[in-house]
Amino acid sequence: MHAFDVLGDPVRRRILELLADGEKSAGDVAAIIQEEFSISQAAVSQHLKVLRDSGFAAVRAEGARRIYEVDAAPLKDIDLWLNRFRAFWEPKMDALATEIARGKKKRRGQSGAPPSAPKR
Amino acid sequence: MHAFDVLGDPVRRRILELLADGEKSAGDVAAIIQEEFSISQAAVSQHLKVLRDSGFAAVRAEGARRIYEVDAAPLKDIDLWLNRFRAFWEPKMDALATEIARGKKKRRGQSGAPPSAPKR
DNA sequence: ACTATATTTAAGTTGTAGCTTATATAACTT
DNA sequence: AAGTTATATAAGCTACAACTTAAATATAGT
Repeated sequence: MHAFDVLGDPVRRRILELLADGEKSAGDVAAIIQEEFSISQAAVSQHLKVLRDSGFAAVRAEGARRIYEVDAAPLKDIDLWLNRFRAFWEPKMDALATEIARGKKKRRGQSGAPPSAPKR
Repeated sequence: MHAFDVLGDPVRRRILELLADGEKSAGDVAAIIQEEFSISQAAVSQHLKVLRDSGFAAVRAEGARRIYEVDAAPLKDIDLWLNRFRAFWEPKMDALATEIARGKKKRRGQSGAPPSAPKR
């Protein structure tokens, strides 16, 4: 299932929002989602499975509980895909600001100067 | 149809990518998409309708042709939604860099100094 | 060991997104 | 005005995502 399909579902988006505020057990998530969307606990579990399988969420066992947390990798991919459209709504950002913004720098050099000396 | 649902379809994502390189007529889009996905002209037209209705694309008539172009508003919304997750993969960006990055500044002042004088 | 709690998985149903073919609409060409 | 080109819409089909209820699995408490 493609990342965008995963986010196409409002329940899954909401679950991710909940997890963004901190890891939660499947039961805690289910309680909130059932309250908000009036769906069964099994349905929530199925959504959690989709999030697991698509890489949006990671789980660990803690006794009988399953603790879920956000895994941002696919979200980052989406952000990357959006890059080609950024110019449409962030028209005048210069290259350096973009670099800082996108956090692409490896920061190998010691100053802000480019790796090879500029040609004057 | 929610923005993420719209982007859930690979054909529609591809159409947006094509339009990102510059406006195109429905026919030009259809030609490329039919080639790449082996679907009918009608199917492409239906996808274009979805993109129109959901605000991802704008159209204008030019004789018998319909010229499509990207409308970034919903893409921007998605970018905004992603904000709450950015910390997960852009951990160490400071506040100023974030501001610059996100292009939120109105730039009313004349210098880089904050609107009210700092308290020493 | 037994019962309760936490969670997932299985099986079945249903609404709808995305397709197809056929047709409608509108603008150009001759 | 008749034919061609460009595009959209209508109607119908089909696969599948999202749900349900029921059952399975696993840990914890008594």
